[in-house]
Amino acid sequence: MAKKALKSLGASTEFGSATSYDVARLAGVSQSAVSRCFKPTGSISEKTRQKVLAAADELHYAPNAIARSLITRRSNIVAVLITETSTRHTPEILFQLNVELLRRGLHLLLFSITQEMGAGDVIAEVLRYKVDGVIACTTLPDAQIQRCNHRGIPVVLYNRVAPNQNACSVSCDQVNANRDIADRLYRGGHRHFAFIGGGDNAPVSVQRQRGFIGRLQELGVNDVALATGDFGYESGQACLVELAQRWQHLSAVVCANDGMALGAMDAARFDCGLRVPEDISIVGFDDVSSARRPPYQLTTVRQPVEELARNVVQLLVERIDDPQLAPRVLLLPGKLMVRTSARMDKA
Amino acid sequence: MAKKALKSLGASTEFGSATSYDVARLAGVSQSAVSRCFKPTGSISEKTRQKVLAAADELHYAPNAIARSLITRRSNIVAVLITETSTRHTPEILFQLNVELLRRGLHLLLFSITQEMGAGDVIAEVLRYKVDGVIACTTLPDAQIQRCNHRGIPVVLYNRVAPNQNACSVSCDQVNANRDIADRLYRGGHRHFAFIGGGDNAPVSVQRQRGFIGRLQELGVNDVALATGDFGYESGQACLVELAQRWQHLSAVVCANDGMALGAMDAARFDCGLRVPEDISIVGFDDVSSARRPPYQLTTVRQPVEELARNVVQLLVERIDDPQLAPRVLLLPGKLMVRTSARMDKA
DNA sequence: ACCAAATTTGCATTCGAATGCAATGCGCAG
DNA sequence: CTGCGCATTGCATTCGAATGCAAATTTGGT
Repeated sequence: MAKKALKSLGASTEFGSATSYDVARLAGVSQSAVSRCFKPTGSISEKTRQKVLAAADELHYAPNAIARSLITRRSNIVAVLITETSTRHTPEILFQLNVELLRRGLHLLLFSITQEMGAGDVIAEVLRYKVDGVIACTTLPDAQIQRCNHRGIPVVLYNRVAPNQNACSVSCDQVNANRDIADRLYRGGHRHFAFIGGGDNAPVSVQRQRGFIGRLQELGVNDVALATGDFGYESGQACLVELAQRWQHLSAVVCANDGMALGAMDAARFDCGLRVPEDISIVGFDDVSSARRPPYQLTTVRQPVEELARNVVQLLVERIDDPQLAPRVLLLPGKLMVRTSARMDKA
Repeated sequence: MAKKALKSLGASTEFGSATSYDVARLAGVSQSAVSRCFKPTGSISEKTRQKVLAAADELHYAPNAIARSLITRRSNIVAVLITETSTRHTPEILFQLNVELLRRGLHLLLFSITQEMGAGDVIAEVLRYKVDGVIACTTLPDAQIQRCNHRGIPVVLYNRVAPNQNACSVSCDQVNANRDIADRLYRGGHRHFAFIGGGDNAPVSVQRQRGFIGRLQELGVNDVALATGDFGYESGQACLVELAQRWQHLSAVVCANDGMALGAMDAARFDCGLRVPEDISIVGFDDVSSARRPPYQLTTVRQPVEELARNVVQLLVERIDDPQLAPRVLLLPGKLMVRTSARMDKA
């Protein structure tokens, strides 16, 4: 005890901030009183609260979040997992998630999954930081989801669905969005279709493809040309050139994302001498900013990013508060932005 | 002490992970031994290390980073401050920073400065989390920088320079990049210039403008038309229309960023019926992905994002290791991407 | 004014890991 | 076989705040 008094001598003038003990000494109360002052439900008289707050103010004191979390077992930190590509699709998702988290007093610890640091390594780090929850903006192997669940850490997936439904997920309803596109293109008179995917194990691509092709089959269109890119502009260009060479009657091309759609559009115009949409219709997904520019006017699907972020955080918080809650899967409708890159039924 | 033994009964089967005590008991050693096992310089015999690692493995133990940071006074967490716009310019900077940080065993805690949460509130939160350092991808008031310094927390600014040089900074050399552009446009025969800025208190805009206009003045060109947007595409459009109406001979327009340059380009072509670059030359800054697309082929300056991120982290780490180090200001050259949107001297 | 009930307060312990210091063990030379 | 010295090990304390419990204080009723 003597030590406590000693070590806090002049603490406020040194580097490193004041502790609750310093404030307590200055205010002439116990450390517990200080602690209770900064807890909403703490039981303190108005008089002491004033004394403590004054002292805290003088010493520029604010409770050490790290120390607090040690005993409360709540770090108020949420891990967000991204990959390089997951940022490209919707760069604003990170910002939106962070705003929603901060609103609820939560903080965002960012983890990037890369070549040199795989999902397993990242989850190991995540666990070391005792985060309250995990938001994955990328594919997360089931084993890693389980690893979190086993530690009682809820996981919410963004635009991904967990194989065995042992994690919440919030996604844009890509299947139905692309079913709708199939419908409209068909009603617009198209009969020869192609889909440019972004890699066979990319869930977003798979879903978008399933919606589009599934609906076409229901409409009696069975052979749809396929090409596979990597979500990048250049791959979109290459795929379109290839498709155009192999399929003469091609009239509508749906791409797994805008990046490839823009590439396809430029390739159609500049490399194949095709007019868009007179000779060929092109549709994308995401509604990136250049999609709406005059040179492109790309018909595409806008994801409700703000709403998605809000729901991701909402679901996560619910499960942090009650870990027993059954995982929920949320699907939010995308908004079709009808522009001029495709001949289709506008209704 | 009796309690310790009691509380760890069967800990590994419950929620919440095993502690160093659990591992110690299983391995038949003291908690200190476990701790030393996970510290590179810890002094342990090979035999004990094996026992401990085996036990740790069985219990899926990894040291609690939060608890550790309490005593080591190193959280290995770095705060990164962004605003909505700072993500728009170069969305990949966050990813790059995170990769560089993770490489050095540091973690990225993200903070967004918004309307409802100003710089002061954000820094207060940052301080509560006892971060080891701060990276600001946004303007940070001097008072807030001081607040960090006072606590011994180094600050590195990205593409911003601190007023009184009490923080490190790493920036793309925007002044010289735009001086070069002025030079080349002048040598390319242009004599009537305009600059579209992104707001008078946006440092990036100010710097880019200073470089461009400063060099023109040295070349004897004194009246440069000015317009001010907000970095957004639409504002670029509007500014160009306005400039084109007021200045007949206008032949070269330099924009504070690509977003506005693309807007200006589309406005020139689609709204004013001007050919680019025959009638008017347009130059941007940032080299966003659409800048290099066929419809635009925008001449612009690419920031060396990876290198910037690497240096930001490098400088930060240096100052974390030695807080006494004098702040350094680093300027990295941008790379002029000469495309076809501007008639200029290519040399 | 006095006592019981309700509110405030302080004490001591806790979270999980790191570390200075003292104690133990080990190897090796004589 | 003894003793010296170095490498390991364990003990006890520390980081900063939260909290159960008991003590002290205030409040209210009579």
